[in-house]
Amino acid sequence: MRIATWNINSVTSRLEHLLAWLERVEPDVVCLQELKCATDAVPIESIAAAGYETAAHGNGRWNGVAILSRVGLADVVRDLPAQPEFEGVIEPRAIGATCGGVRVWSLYVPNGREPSHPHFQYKLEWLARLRDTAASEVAVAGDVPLAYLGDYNIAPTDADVWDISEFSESTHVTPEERATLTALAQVGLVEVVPRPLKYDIAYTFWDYRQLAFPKNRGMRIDLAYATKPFATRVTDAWVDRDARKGKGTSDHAPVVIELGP
DNA sequence: ATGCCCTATGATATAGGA
Repeated sequence: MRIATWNINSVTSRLEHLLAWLERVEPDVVCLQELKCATDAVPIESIAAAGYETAAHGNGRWNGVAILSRVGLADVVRDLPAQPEFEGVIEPRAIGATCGGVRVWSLYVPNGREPSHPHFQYKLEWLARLRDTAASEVAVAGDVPLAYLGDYNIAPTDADVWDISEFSESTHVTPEERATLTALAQVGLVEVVPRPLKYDIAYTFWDYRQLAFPKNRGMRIDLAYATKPFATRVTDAWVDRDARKGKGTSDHAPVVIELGP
């Protein structure tokens, strides 16, 4: 089974890219983030014509997550239990479903903006509630493979950004953020790390500005944390860097994980 | 070649992204 996660940066604006990518890569399950449209506006008919069911959770201009599957889509849950609000709103940043016997979550972790911004505390709180969710789900998952995939907006190590010296005042690399990943691992999850490219880290994001992609000024911030029953089935994991090339692409590339039987 | 920001919105600017 082939499972992917991709911050698509507007599912409506990216529809043709998405459909072509589904045909080329043939994933069984796709976790999408940053739909940037309301649930009703997600182009589920076009996605269905490509062979995929869709469970979406969006609310318009920002955020929005979905799970696409061609191997069944059951027990859909929207939002984390006790998911924190930002400015009075529980934002659409999490959706879970069971697809082909595997439980997956598609997550869009808050950005944080600046370390001193209230959004940063929101990010840490959100990740703490993710940890709580994972702790209770791992405890009852048994042999069912379970994974939390998505845009974590955290680079796990200094090597996961193109130049750590550029991040001295930035989010995504702070000890507080990285501690939330450690906490997530401590409930019984391991990170499924995509294999490196021949010449570099498998980054998953490159800014649109300042030739970041051609210069490979990237960040590895789209991550997958998995239980042992999931991780032991992983036969390969890679970043589909080709999806970032050319005009009109998302600024993120998909992470693709191959599960054996 | 991988190429000089992008998206959605009460839009002719603005917020957010990371």
